[in-house]
Amino acid sequence: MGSPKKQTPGAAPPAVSMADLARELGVSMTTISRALSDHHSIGAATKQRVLKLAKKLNYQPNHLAAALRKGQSRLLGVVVPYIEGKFFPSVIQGIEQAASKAGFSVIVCQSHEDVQLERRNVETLLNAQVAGVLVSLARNTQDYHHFDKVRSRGVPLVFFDRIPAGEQVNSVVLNDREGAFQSTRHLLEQGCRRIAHLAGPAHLNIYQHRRQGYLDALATYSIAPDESLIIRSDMSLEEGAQAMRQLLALANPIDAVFAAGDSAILGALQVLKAQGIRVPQDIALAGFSNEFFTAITEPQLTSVDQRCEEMGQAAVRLFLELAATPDAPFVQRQVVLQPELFVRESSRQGEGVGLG
Amino acid sequence: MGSPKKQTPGAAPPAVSMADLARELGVSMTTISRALSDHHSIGAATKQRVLKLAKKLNYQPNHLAAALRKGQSRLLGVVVPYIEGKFFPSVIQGIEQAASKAGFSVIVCQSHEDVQLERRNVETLLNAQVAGVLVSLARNTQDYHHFDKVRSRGVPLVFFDRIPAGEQVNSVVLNDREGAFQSTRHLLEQGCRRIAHLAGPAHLNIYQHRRQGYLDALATYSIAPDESLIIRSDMSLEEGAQAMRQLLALANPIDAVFAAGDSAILGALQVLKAQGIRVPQDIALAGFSNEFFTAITEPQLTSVDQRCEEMGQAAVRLFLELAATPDAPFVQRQVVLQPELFVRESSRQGEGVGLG
DNA sequence: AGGATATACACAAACGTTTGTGCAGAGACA
DNA sequence: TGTCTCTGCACAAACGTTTGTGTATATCCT
Repeated sequence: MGSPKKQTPGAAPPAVSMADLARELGVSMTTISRALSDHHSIGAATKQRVLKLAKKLNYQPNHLAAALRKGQSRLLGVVVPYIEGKFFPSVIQGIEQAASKAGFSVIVCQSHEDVQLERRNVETLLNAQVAGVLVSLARNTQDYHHFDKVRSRGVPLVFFDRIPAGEQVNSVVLNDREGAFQSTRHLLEQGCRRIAHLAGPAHLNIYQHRRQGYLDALATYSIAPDESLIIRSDMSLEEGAQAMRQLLALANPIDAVFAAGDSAILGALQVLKAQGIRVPQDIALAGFSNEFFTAITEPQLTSVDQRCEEMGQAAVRLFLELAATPDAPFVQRQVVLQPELFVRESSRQGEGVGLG
Repeated sequence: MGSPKKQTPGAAPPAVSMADLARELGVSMTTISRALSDHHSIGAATKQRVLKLAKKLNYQPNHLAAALRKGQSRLLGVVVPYIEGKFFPSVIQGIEQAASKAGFSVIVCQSHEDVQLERRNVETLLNAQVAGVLVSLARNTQDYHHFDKVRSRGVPLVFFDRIPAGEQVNSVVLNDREGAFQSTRHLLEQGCRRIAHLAGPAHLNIYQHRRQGYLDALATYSIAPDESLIIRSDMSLEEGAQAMRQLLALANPIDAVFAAGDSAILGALQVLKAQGIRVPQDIALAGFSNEFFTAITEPQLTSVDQRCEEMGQAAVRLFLELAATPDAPFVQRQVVLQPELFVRESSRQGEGVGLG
C-alpha cells in the first residue's frame, strides 16, 4: 500500500549536468568544464565534440554551482531609493542593458529612502553573493558603515547619482553644478534678474551642486545671492507649491524660479496658474530631471536632462573594470556625465503660452 | 623573489561558515544547520548556544550553497516588457515588497516587447535557478513554448496583466472588462452617445477585454456598436493623435472617446486642443491606467486605475502558494483584481475647464 | 640524442550547505 | 524486563561546478 503521492507529478526532470556529458563522451568532467569555458589546454576537436553534445542534450550550466565554487555569482545588486518617476527606472534600464551584455543579471532593491532598509538590502545582496553592488543612497543616509562589509568582502562597489559625502568611493555622477549653471544662465539670458531657487536636502551631493551651479551663474552676472530667494524643501510637488506661495509673498517680486527637481517646479507652476500669474511672461520657470511630464504641462517646462541611461551604463562599466582587477589597490574613480538643458516654453521670454 | 602581488590586498577575509560554528561549539555541522533552521530535533538549549555564537561571530549564511543543495534559490525572476511609465514600476514595487517580506529577492528583466529577448530572459532566470518566474508578456509573444521549460523544471510560473491566450496558466489580472465598462458607462451617464474607442493590439487579452467592456456598456444603453468608431493602434501618443484626427474627419461627429491607454488619450487631447475643440464640452475623454500625467493635464484626464501594487503582491502570493505545494497536480488559478475609475475634468459635463 | 616546452587530458579536492540514516539514552507502557 | 516512542545529536553523502596538480604523448631546439 505505497502512497501514490510518491509519484511527484510535477517533479523536475533530472537536468543534464557536466557529469552526463562526460559520461556520454567518455572523458572527464575537467575536460567538459574546460572545453565549455574555452580553456587553452583542450584540443579544438574535443571542444567541438563537447559543444555539439551540449547543444544536443540541451545542457544548461548551473550558475549556482559555479558561483559557489568561484565564490561569486553573475548577479549584480542594485540599491535605489525608489523606482517611480523617470530617473531611476531609466538608470536601471541602462544598468540592465549593459549588465546583460556582459552576462550579468540584475537584482534591484529599493531602500524607500530609509537607511535601515538600505542596510538590509545590502546584507541581502551580499548573502546572494552578488558580484558587485551599485548604490544610490537613501535621502537620510549619513552613516556609511554598512558598506564596509561590501568592500571587506572584496565585492566591487559603485555609487551613482547620490553618493557618500567626503568618502573615498567609486562613483558616477551627473555634473549637477553644470546643469544648474546652464539652466540659471539661460534664465539670466532671458532677462530674468531676481531668480529664486528651490533647493533640495542640503546633505545630498546632488542638491549641493545644483545650488552651487545656481550661485555660480548668478555670479557671472555679478548678482549677489539673496538667501531669502533660496528655499529648501524635499522637492515634492506639495513643498514646491508651498515654496512658491512663500516666494509670492515677498515684497520685492521675483521674475524666475530654478528648482532642483521637476516635481517642485510643477507644484510652483500650479500655484502660479491658480493665481493667474503668467508663465513665463511674469515668472519664468526651470526644473531639473527632464521628467516625462515636463513636455505635457502648459506651458511645457524647461528642464535639465540627467542622462539616466548613460549613468546606468557607466556604473556597470566601472563595476566591470573593478571586477577585472580584483586585487588591485583601491584608487578612487569618478565618472562625470554632462547634462543637457532642454529649453521649453516655461522659460522662453518673448513667446506666448504657445499652444501646440 | 616571490612576487609581492601574492599579498592580494583587497582579498576577501575568510567568511565564517557553519563549519566554524560547529568547531567552536564542539558539535556537528548538522546540529548547526538544524539549529539555525529551527529543526525540531535540536534541543532548545543547543539552539540558543548556536544562535548566540552565530550572532557573535556575525555568521552570514551562504544562500548560494543552500540553493545548490536544495536545487532552488531564494530568487524570484520577473520578466516585464519595460519599466517606464507608471504601471510596471508600480507592479514591481508590489512584487518587491511582498517578495522581500517572504524572504525572496527579485531579479527584474525587460523583454523590450521582443519575444526573442523574452525567451533569453527566461533562460537566464532558469540558469540563475530562480525559485519562481513572474511574467507579463511582450506585445508580440504569440508562441509560448519557451515557458514549457519553466514548468518542466517544476518552477512555479505566474503570469500577470498580459497573459497567454487560451492556455492553462496561473495568472493575476485586472478586470479590464469591468474597468472599461465603468468608464464607458460613466461617459454615457454624462450624456455622450457617439463614443469612439481607441483599441490596442487585438491579440493581447487586456485590450480584448477593454474593448468588450466598451461594447457591453454601449449595449446597456441599447447603442449598436459602430465599427468606424473603433480604431486600433499601439496605444502610443502618436497613434492616439493620429486616431483622433481620423475620428474628427468623420461626417457624423463623435462626442466622446474612451481609449484603452492613457498615452493614446493624451495624444487625442493634444490634437483636440490644437484644433480648439473643447474638452469635455465638445468631446469628453477617458483613458486607462491612471498614469501620473492624467492628474496634471488640462483638463485632467479621467482614467481607470489598475491596482498596480496589488497586482504585484497578488502575483507573489500566488507564487508562494505554488511553491508551498511543489508536487500538487496543476490546477489553473486566476486572481482578478477590481479596477477603480477616477473621474476627472476631461469627462465631467456641466463643468468648465475648471482651473484648479 | 637529450632536455625543454607545449599539448591534451584525468584525478580529486574543494565551495558551504542540507538531509537521510543511524545511534544512543530517556521515559512510557504493558 | 522488554518493547516502543521520543529526544538530541553525529556521519557522510549529496548538489554541480572549478581548478591545482599530475602524467602521458608530441614537438622543438641545439
